[in-house]
Order: sequence, then structure tokens, then C-alpha cells
Amino acid sequence: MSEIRGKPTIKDIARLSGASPSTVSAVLSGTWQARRISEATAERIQEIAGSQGYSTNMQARGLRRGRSGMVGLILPTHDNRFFAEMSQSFEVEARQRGLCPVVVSTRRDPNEEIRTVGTLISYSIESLVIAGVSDPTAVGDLCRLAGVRHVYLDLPGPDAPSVVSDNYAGSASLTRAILFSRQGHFEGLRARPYLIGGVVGDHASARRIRAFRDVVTEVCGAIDDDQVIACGYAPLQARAEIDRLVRRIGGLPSALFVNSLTVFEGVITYFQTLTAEDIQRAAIGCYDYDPFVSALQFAVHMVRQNSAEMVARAFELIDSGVDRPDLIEIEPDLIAPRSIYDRPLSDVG
Amino acid sequence: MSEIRGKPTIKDIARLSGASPSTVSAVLSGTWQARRISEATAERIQEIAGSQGYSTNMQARGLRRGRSGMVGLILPTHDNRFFAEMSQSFEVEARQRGLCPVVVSTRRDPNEEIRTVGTLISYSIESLVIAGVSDPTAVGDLCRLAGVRHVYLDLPGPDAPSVVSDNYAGSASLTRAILFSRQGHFEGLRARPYLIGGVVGDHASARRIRAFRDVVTEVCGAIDDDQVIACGYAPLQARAEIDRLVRRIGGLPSALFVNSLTVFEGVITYFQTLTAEDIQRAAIGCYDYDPFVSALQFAVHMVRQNSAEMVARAFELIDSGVDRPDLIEIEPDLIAPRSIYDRPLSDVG
DNA sequence: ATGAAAGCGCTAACAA
DNA sequence: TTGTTAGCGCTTTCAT
Repeated sequence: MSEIRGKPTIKDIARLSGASPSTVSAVLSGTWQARRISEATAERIQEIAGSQGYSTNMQARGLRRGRSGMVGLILPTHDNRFFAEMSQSFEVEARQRGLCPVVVSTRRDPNEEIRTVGTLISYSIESLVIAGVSDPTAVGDLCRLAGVRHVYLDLPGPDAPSVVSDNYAGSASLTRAILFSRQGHFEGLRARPYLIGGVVGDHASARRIRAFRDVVTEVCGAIDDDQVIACGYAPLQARAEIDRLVRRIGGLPSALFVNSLTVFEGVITYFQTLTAEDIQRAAIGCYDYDPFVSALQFAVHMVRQNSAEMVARAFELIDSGVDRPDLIEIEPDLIAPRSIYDRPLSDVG
Repeated sequence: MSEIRGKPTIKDIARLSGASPSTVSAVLSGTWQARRISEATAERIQEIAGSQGYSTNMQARGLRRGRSGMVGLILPTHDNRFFAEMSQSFEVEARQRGLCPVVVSTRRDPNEEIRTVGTLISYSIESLVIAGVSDPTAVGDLCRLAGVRHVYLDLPGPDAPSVVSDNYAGSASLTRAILFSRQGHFEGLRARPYLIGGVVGDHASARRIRAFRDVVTEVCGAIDDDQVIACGYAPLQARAEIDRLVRRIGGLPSALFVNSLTVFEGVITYFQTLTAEDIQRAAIGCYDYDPFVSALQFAVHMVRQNSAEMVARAFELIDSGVDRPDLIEIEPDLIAPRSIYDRPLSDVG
């Protein structure tokens, strides 16, 4: 029994089994049926490989085959229920395909985005799911140059297929929900509904804002530009803006549409300075879902994007090799306040 | 100007620049000072590489150098504020070191754990941070066999250094906090404090439970075994157990120590069936922090583990090459109810 | 049914 | 200061 220095390689297994490296390779990579290697040989090799603790060196395989077996997911941040759910689904889909999932966050920072995509390309990522980057064009260019198949998620990109939430439909439902659960006794500017958060330039916000405007116009008869406060997604900014709004109109409005969880974090921060009654009088909606938000001291209508479905569709697009910049919209669910228990909980802890 | 078929390689740049592949390699991998290559040559090569959109093939480099430049983090789930914060810190630390972070979740599933670690090893991961796996011994064995440096996080392992929260201290503070904010008018079994969640066998739970018992004994004079319900970390299980408890003792107890966010998710699920008054009468504590929990309709004392510090220490251990199974404990913070705003918000959205 | 040999892109001796 | 060469571990024709 000859000694092996480090991790066993195909050569070691070949020597130990009396077969050639190429035979061992075929057996260990599962292509031995096609190469018509005898079952006996295959079993012997697998036996030895197992007992030696052999595991394929994916760097070598990747180099030789010209691909790596890795798929990437780019997120703005892990620290958010919506994106975290995406990660979970992404891992499931990747593993189902025998691929290695690599999830990275880039904090909506354009430099970080291109640097990170560059890194992934260096590692010969096979395909990339791009969720919520700030500069899809730059990222897409990099991918195209490197021949990396890619799909946009959540926010569409210009040069490849995109899977997004049906932002118009979701926003329309949410807007209706908060409008119809408004309470009376609001006067002046406070009687009007407001939307806070998001970036006017981005597709999701644009659609959500349009739906908000449409529904508000339909229900209330009119809408002013200042009822839409697209102050980005950062909590701190949102807090400042909600503060300004409250000062300007003399209190919370009758209805408030909060455009994403991160914005909601900022808003809730500000709410702590108000009394519970003040808050409870307002009808609050949030485009995105978090189970704990479901249980807050005031009712929050939420839109839960179907991240599992979105990720699944993204993978289908990658599998099928489509690269036209189609836009696929997935309808989200409207979640009634305090209805956390209508949906199955995760059994993971 | 000669044509290049696919992605440019070092050979292409060599040809284009009139230098040799090894010179190009030295320049492009930043070791050219040591090789005393002239600044002029270096600049010329960098120029050309830039204009050709060259990027290092990390699979080739990794294969040649015998390491990959990747570090891994194994989590139970992304879908949890504590672990999500870990991911964020992990990425920062990894990138600071020029490494590529790979974060994967394994859902506390022993098979998934070993399969995933196997995959990472196949990819020649350089080191691994292992947070909250169910079978540290199996995972550690794999790493050791493959010569992968590793550090345990959150839950200690037997064969390598571990960085964990100071569970005893954190739990003692939290227990005190809820005991001292109990309200009167509880009789019989309901007057007693209870702890729910966790696994008796695991280090974190063991320490937290011990502290809970010590402090309860100190403050209340005694504690019964049935005041500790170590029912695992799964939300569904926790819901069932809290339900049983309430039936058994006739309502919520005066004080409830919830051992982790996932358990809290289950508990809050059950709370929805109670009235706000019922809940508000109980003093609730949660070992772990979530900003939205801070804003619930009832006060929750929380322990916020210092995940940034924990991750930083884990990397220091990896950097320094220590592999004795030392245990490093990082003191967590006690967060008073509704004090979300004492801490800086993320500015990421 | 199996082996020999070339080569993926890069780096590190060793030469010059 | 730079070039030549060998080889990391694997896969894949092509031969037999």
C-alpha cells in the first residue's frame, strides 16, 4: 500500500487501482457508462476513492472544462427578509442542479458591484442572478463581455431577461388596502395618503408609484406630486423624510405607503417618537414582508413578494439559455395585518 | 493587432506586449517589484491588460498555487437577523483580506452540512467559519482531513478555536432584566419565570440555561426543571410548546426567556391568539436582536450578540494560524425594550 | 473496455 | 531585467 502525501488525486487512485488516470476520471465523474468501462472496474475504483477520501478538485476540473460549476447571486444586503428569502431559494435551486451557490452582497454600491462581479467572473462563475444592483448596465456589460449568462431579479436590466415582482398589481392592491382601511377625522393635508421611499429612476419604484397614483386618483379624485416622497431606500433618509412630512402636514397622514422593508426600518424608527394612538390612527402599508412587522403594535398591510417563484423562474431562464431582455412579472401576495399565521412557518432554526 | 478568441489570457497579453508570459504573470499578480521588472514594462503590460479586459483566471491560479482565495461561512439559515448580520461582517472581513467570501446555509441538517462542506473543500476553500452546525465533530473531521483551517462561531467545536457569545453573562443579564420588570398579580405556577427554546446538548443553550437557573434561584429562591423548556430552535416546535405551557399553568408566565430569534418567531405566532393585555403583563426577553422586535406591541428585552466583533475575532484566529481549540467569549449587549434608536441604523437600502 | 498524451491558464524555479 | 520550462489535477480526443 503506497503512501499518499496530501489530498489524493486521480493519479493516486489510478496507481492504487491499477487503472489509468483517464479511466479513473471517467468513473469518478460519472461518465463511465458512456465510456463503457466495466462495472467491476468502476466499482473497484469507487471503492478505493471512497476509502482514500478522494474528492474532485473542482479548480482543476473547472480549468479543464472551462467552467466552474458555480452560480452567483448578487444582493444589496443580506440583512433583510426579502433578500434573505431569496438566498434560501437560490441555494435550493442551485443545489438541485448540482451547482455551487455563491451569494454576495454589494450594498447598492456601484463600485462594490463591479468589483464583486469582476471577482466572480475571475472565478469563472457560470451564471449570475443579479438582484437590485444600482447600475445594471455596468454589471450587464461586464457579464456580456465575459460571456456569463445572467438574469436580473427584482430590478430589471437592459441586456438580459428579468424576473420582477408585479409591482403595479402589488402596489395597486396595497394602496387600495390602506385607502379602504383609513379612519375618518383627518383634515387638510393629513387626509391625503402618502408614499415614501424608492428611487424615481428605478423600474420597481416607478411602477409602484404609478399604481399608487392611479389608485389614489381613482379613489380620492386627485393626487399631488408631493404625496410621493421617493427618497431612496436608506433607513436614515427615510426617517428624516417622514419627520419632515409630519412637521409639514401636522401629523401622520391618514394613509402611508412604505416602499420596502429598509424604508420601513427608518419609518418605524421615527414612529418611536409618537404615541401609539397617533400611529394606530394611520393606515400603514409596506411593500415587502417581515414576520415581525406582522406583529407590531399597529396594523401593517404588507405585500409579500414570491421570492421562491421569482428565483425558480430566474433559474429556468438560465437553464433555457434565453437571453432576450424579456420582463417576467410575478404576482406578489397581499398580506393582511396580523395574519402571520396564515402562512407556514419555516421549520428551520 | 492580432485577434483573441475568447477571454484574453496571459499568453495573449504576452504576445500583445512583446513580453513573456512569466513577466506578464508577475506584473498582473503584483509580484513584479520583487522580480525587479522595469516600471516601464509593468505599465505597458497593465495598460494592455486593461484595454483587453483581462482578468485573472482564478481557477488556474488556484490550481497552480494550491489554494483558491476563497473563505467559507456556514450558517443554519440566512433568514434571521443574527446570521444575516454575520454574513455582512464576514464579507467585509474577507474582502479586506483580498479573499472571496462564500456564504452558505445548511439548515441545521447534518447531511446538508457534510455535503456542503465537502463541496467547499472540493473548491479548495482556504478556510472555513462554521456557525451553528448541528454536528461540529463531523464537520471538523472533514476540514482537518482536507487541511482546511477552520473556526467555530456561535457554537463551539471540539477540534479548533471557537468564538462564541458570552452566553452566561448575556443570559444572566437578560434574566435579571425580565425578573426585575415583572409585574405583580401572578399566582401559582404563573408567578414563576420560564425559559423556552434551545437544545440541552449544545454549548450555547447549556450556558444560557445555567445562567437562567442561577439567577432565578438567586432572585426567586428556587427553580424547577419544568421551568426550562429546551425544545430546539424550530418556530413550529416552539409554538406548540408555548401553547402547552399556557394550558398547563393557566396563562402566560410572569416572565418568559425566549432562547433565539427563530424560537421567538414561533412564540409570537402563538401570541397572536392572546389579547394584547395578556401579553403586556408578561416580561419577555429574547436572546438575540431584531430591530422590528424592538417595536412590537409589547416590551421585549433583547440580547444583541456582537456579530461584527465575533467575525473579526474569527478571522484573527484564522490569520494567526492558531488551531488549539480555545474558546473565546464575546460579551453581548443587553438592549432595553423599544430602544432601537440608540444604535446606528444601517445606511444600506 | 482501457490507456497515452495533450493541454486548460497560471506560477515559480531556474537560466540567462 | 527578463525568458524558458515544467507542472498543478483534471478531462478528452485518439489509439488500441
